Amino acid sequence: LAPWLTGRTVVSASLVDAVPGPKYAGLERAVGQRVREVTRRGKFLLLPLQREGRESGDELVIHLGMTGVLSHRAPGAHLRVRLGLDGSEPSALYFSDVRRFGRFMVVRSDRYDGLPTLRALGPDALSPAFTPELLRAALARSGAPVKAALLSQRPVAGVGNIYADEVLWRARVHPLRPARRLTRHETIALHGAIHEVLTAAVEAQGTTLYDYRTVAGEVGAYRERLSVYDHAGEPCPRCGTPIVKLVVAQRGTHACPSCQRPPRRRG
DNA sequence: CGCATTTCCTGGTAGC
DNA sequence: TGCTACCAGGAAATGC
Repeated sequence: LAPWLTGRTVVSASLVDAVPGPKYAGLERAVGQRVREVTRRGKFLLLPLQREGRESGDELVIHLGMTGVLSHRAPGAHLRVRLGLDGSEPSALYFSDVRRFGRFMVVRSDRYDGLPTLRALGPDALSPAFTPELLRAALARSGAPVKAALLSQRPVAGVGNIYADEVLWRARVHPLRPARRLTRHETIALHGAIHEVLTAAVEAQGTTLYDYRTVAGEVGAYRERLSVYDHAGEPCPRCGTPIVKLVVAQRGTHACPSCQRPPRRRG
């Protein structure tokens, strides 16, 4: 997105087949503003806006949710937002979103109203600020299962359900282990696994299970590299024990019961 | 405040 | 074939 959108001015913003509301708050404020840069914190895309050459304090915040797709070409269905842009083709950004979990809103960058997770977001998983020491300190504060802690985006930003399972498997940590009980060694392994898995996934252009497409319309290839997610019943790539599926933090969760020692017997 | 639970939403599919 | 019930999950809202 960055090379295409940076410096462009929004000339129109319209909701299509979407009910105005908090998920599309302030959208009309984008009109007449210029995209200063395209940046990202965790799963939130952040596009600070300028009006007449100076920062306006407004930021376009986009979250794809489960099924959001950004494209420079009009989607066949489920279009929610169309942003018209000045300059050469392609001159529109389309946001489609089958299940409507995504967000496409303009907010004050110093307040992030209606976005409590963004306000309290941990360091981005791929930024230098994300260190083993910081992860250890953040996990020490949480009594929740380590997978729930990861999904909260507080210890680190950018790990969702699929990558949480992959990362915990790689670090040999069971998803139900209380976050604060991880050893120093496990925390270091977890930090390394987060960095490695996300780096490889970005390189593969993401994981497409069903809907995800890149801006250019390509599927992500990381699905073929998943070790445990969506592999229930199949042998663990490390030890051959069948992968089990359980529920943690109300989410489908996959783990090797042998490599990832459970904290204690549970339901 | 922290953690758990519920809610939003639609397409795909299992089961009858 | 056609119907219902259920499942997938990011993060906000609500409950305790």
